[in-house]
Amino acid sequence: MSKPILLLVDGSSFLYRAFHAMPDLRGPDGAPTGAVHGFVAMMTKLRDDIGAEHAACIFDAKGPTFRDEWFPEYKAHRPPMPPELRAQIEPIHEVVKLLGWPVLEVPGIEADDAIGTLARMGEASGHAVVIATGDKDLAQLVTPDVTLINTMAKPPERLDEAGVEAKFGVAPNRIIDYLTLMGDAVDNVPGVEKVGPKTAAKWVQEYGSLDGVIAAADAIKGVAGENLRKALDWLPQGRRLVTVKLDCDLSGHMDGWPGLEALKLRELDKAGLIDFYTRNGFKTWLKTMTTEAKPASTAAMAPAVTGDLFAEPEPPADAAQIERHYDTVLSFEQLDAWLARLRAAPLAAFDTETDSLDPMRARIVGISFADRPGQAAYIPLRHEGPDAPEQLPLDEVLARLKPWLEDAAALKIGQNLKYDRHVLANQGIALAGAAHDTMLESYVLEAHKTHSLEALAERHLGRHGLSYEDLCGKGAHQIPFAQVDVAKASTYSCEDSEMCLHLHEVLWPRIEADAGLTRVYRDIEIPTAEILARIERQGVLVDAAKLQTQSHELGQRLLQLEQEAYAIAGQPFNLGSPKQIGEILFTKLGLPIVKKTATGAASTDEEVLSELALEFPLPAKILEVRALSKLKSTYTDKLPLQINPATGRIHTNYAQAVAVTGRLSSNEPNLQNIPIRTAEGRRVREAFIAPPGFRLVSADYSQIELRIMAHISEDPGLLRAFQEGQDVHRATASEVFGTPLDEVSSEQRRYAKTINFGLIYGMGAFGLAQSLGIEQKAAKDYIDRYFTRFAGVKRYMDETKVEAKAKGYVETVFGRRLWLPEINSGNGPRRAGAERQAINAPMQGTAADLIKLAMIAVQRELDAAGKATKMVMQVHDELVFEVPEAELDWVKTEVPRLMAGVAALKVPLLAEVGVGANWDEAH
DNA sequence: TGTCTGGCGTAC
DNA sequence: GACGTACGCCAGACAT
Repeated sequence: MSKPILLLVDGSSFLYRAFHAMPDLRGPDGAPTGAVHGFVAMMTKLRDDIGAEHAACIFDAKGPTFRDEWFPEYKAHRPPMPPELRAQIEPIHEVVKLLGWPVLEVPGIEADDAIGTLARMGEASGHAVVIATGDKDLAQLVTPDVTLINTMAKPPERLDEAGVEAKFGVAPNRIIDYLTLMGDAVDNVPGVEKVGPKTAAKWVQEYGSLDGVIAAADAIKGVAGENLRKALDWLPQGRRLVTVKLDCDLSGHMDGWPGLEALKLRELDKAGLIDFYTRNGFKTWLKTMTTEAKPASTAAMAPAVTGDLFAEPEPPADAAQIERHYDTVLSFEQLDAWLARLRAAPLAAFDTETDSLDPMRARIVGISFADRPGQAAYIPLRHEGPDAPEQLPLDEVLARLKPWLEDAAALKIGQNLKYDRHVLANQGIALAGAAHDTMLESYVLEAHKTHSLEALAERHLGRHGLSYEDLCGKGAHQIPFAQVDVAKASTYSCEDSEMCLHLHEVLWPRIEADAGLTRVYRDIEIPTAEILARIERQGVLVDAAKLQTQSHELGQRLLQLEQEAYAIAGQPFNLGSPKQIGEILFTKLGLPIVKKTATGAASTDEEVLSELALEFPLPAKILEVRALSKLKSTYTDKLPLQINPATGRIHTNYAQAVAVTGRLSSNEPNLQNIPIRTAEGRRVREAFIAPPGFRLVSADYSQIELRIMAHISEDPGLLRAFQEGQDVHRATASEVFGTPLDEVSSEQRRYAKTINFGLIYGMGAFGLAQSLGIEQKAAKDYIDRYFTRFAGVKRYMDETKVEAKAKGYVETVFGRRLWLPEINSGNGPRRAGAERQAINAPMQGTAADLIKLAMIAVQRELDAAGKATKMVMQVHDELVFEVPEAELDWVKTEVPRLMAGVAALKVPLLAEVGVGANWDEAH
């Protein structure tokens, strides 16, 4: 004998879901109807599927509830309901009633609490209660007689007690505990920081209940444990907030309360529905009604969409009060007036807006200019959409701007002008007169901080401009800049241009005040930016077919290796998952744990697996798979996809203001970590080629950082080794091991080489022992002997640390500053880290300065001599060129000469050059 | 579904 | 805790 069913629909939870799930449908009068359609479909289906006698659709009412009294922050961060949804609430209530459903909306009572109350009443009166909701919170209401269904889930799911346990990992009567630990970001109810569904369920299972977890708080390890202890005072209040109330007073809102008579599911109001469907343009639903439709009424039912979506935001309150005037240029008169202002300005800022982050493909959407802080103009060029104004013709505008943009005497500034240089080059404009760049100014002043315009404006001007995200959104919701409202785009772009000038007024004097910084900025960074743009634009030719062949081969071998690994393990597992590897190796096979990761998990890194491989077969397989799948996924699979179809080349992006030491970095793709160490990996380099009639030439500095160490430390032994052109590792070994130069063994040389590299990085005895696979005591012995023999190096390291602590920064030979905020930290390990940075940064940074100077010198010479040779890559101490065969001799002699000549250090600089059909051969 | 973090590995 | 500077892949967890 089955029980009568009480069906409770959580209308509020379905409002947003229906709104987002449905397309933006519109009624005859343009009013939004998507969510209404969603509701009609859902309520009809529920009615058909469930066969309920009693039912209700429950909505949240406006106004505060008891939870707001307990916790004023409750739901505080909820964004206001979108106007398109707000407009549909009224029609939804109306149509739900027409569909025969009792609708309940009680001021001061949340839908959840009304549902909880009704569910208990239903149970008490012998009903089977079905709650239709998309909200996991209501899982706490599930009992043998109360189930949940979520019709919006795909597939629709039905949760009884077992289902709740299966889905959440805890029984319904522990859902409250589980929710309390997690918190609810949407309702702004805090939980335990960093604890999500997994951890919450795990804890509740382990300790039985929230109270159990609280009691065990001191014993829980890790960051999660710490966060739990921080949250202890809060949790009881959190529990109250997430607990659904079961005894609300609904009298006055339900006839016959506390009985359920008022919730009898009624017949459809056919006449009412026909009228409703007609008015709102629900043609398909209209057909489902058996009677004929009456003539449509034209009355607009839903309130019109309000205009706030398109309203101009309040201008931000700027700490720095400057007068702002922004123009949007839509006529040639305006354009010419602005051009005159730009011509008259001693320094003008500009900023391009585009439709892509990829500089090679970006098409210009608009451009702004500023001739003084606060004063700017935006020229929309490619804005789209019904509301976009008539814009000046792009070609004509750019033709008028071109003479100014290409005028080297017309000085310009921007934020990361390398990007704008590309955008203009895409339009056939060769930017000249790029005198300043705020990103580089900031980088030279404070390399360790962030250099976005937004951050700079905030930090130095106290100004908070519109952000790109404000305009375009982010992630999946992002819209192209071309679709941004022109007025907003204008404000944003003008702001960027004039804030850039404004920033320059603050930053430039700080650079100018220091001769070293001025030199680094003016003589290194600014010229480097232009050269980088040229390298990026040139691109490097890559043989996609060759990489694809390699990918295929790697794939075949990986398949084989995977099977072998599964066979040894006795089961398949994910070889890409360190976690699963750990489970197999250490739990299933019982291999010893060699070391742990930062988070306490058993490490499976190369070092660990190599050690285990001495005794067991599986680790060796895993290592092989790791090596090959790295090559495949990162290089042979990916690089072909990065080839620009228009040029057939790869155009990386060199980041000039990322590495704190002054190095460049390369991304999308990173061409600075192409394998070279192993024969397998080196094959990737064979795919970097030169076109017919050209060769690749690689020129790299020999031992540049050790030479710099010799220069800075003035250690006599090291100086002499380089001055006499000795093999520096051999010379080091000779000193450390007390062996004559020509009797140094290859193993001694290898040790010395490791010591030399270690020194550059500030390595200690522990690290050296690890690297060489020797006892820490022996390693310490070597280091001591090194410092005895090369006392100047020891002195340099000690003095550098002292200087860093006193000044807070260290410097390169050319005066680049590297700030070390943690050099005097009370935190031991952090301070030690900063000390190693202090030792390494002058060497790494000076090397970076030198190669940038080399790039400038070489490019200048190539241009002056009218050569067709192109610089195509920079890899920290190496420059790669694409060279016509006719210029090979010139390049082979001139490039190393120029590289060696950029600075006169106390040791000679040496650059070695190689030539080949591909990058591998060129080494 | 998207975003972030940890683990790992490549380069100099 | 122990070797500096980067970028990027994948898996897994968290957030939406």
